[in-house]
Amino acid sequence: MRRQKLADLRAAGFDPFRANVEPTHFSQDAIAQYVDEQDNTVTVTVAGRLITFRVQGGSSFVKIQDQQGVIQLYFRKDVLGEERYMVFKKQLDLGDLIGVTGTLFKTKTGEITVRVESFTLVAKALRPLPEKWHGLSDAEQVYRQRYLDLIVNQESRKRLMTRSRIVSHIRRFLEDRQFLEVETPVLQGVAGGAAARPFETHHNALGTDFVLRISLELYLKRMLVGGYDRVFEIGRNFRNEGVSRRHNPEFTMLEVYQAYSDYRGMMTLVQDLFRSLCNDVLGTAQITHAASGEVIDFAADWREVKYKDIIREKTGNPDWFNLSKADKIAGVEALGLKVDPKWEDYEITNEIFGKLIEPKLIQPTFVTHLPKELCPLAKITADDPTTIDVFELIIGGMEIAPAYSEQNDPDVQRQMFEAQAGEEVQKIDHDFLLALEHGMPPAGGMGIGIDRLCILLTGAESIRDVILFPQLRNTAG
RNA sequence: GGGUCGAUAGCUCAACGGUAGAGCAGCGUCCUUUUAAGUCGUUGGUUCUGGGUUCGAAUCCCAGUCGACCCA
Repeated sequence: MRRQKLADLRAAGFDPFRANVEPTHFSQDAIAQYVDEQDNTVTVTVAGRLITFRVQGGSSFVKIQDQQGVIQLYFRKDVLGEERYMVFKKQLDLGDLIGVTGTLFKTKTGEITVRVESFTLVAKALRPLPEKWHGLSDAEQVYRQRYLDLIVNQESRKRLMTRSRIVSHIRRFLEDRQFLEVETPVLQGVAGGAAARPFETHHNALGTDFVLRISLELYLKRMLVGGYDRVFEIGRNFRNEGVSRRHNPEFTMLEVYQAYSDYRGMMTLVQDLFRSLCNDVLGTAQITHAASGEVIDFAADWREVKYKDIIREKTGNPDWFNLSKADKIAGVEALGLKVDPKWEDYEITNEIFGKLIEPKLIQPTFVTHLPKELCPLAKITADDPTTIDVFELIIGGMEIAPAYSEQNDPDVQRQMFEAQAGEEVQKIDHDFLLALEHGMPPAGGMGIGIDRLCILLTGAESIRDVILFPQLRNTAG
């Protein structure tokens, strides 16, 4: 039927796919032009997708949707003339893209509406829209055909637009503080800066294998060596691991490095960032955590606690870190967890943190001074050689932002890498160590998982709800 | 990788092992201020795929595909 209408239009000498309009306003901007009590004095041209169609004899109300939202249009036979009115009634379908010019007026129910004087079809929808009332709820179709989800599901539209605003706001926030945005390689010889399995690929002309980056860290630190004292990058990382509500194989990280600062400086920075996001993007500092229903209050003071203290608190044992491995295993099992006896001491303890503590930290919490084994890139704490000068910011039971006082001693860095790599010395980034030998300023660094940040700030339940096109299995054909 | 659940009209969903249905969308009719507009009529199906059981399968069994959730 829709193809027939298209054929009829073409037979009448009009091809919608060759037509265009010049909108003067987006929908909401147009509505704002209306002058109270002065119907039909302001002329606007708006364009968008037809999403409701209510014909009643010689007059009709329809609604179109654009980037800003929805605006109502009023078509009348006596305004348009018999012939054009019939084209409107018979040739247009829900889903078509049209442009109209007309004057603004207020209906008797108070809705500001365009009284259409002329209209143009600029693209014919050959397939019908999903149902208007229930929307599109099939998860697979929502992800694979996100454009349909965006057309019919207002929450998805709003949520994903909020993501754009969050990212844009972060850029402005950092630029205001003299941070420089840089772009570093996605294709790398060694996947450094984190512990994760990379995707592998091959460059034909160079005849060499590459991995896709799993972290931005080591290249941004090279920028510190190069004299860029405040840098950041917002970029895609790739990890060849599980897919879940919290994990997508490609995800967006922000990493920030500030010379002559440290992890405490990052603490201030991240709190300021959240405060300004709440203020300027969300308009509120209280957000309901989807999974627990608890209200997260970003305006309240953020808790700060040392890793060892929170473990001692959970285990009820002030002497936990002096226990033998066997006693630690017994202690962990007493808490209802299973551990592999082959694990290192710190892994056994960290199981308590990961399973019993982190998921319960809903309000913003800085956990500081983590065991040094958990990260080889940070400075050792001056008065405790078993921990590092770092924090892990936990909100909503998720790791949102780790930050370090960055290790800038090339010899200590080399030892840490070697200890971590074990047999796999080929995985050490020697070029990075060479850079450190030229002198990297002391610095604070921080990473924020943008996807998780968006989950948190939009109250979403899954990472797939804040990524436009989340990864799914390929379908045959 | 393991477990649980799911896939039926364009969309949202029904249907005891016994004629595949509704609402919206579509098509036709009436209607010049509607708000999920209303009215009367009407079209529409590889029931995810492939096997099996049965007189008879959307329904039961097996295998596969895709997805969701939980676990690793």
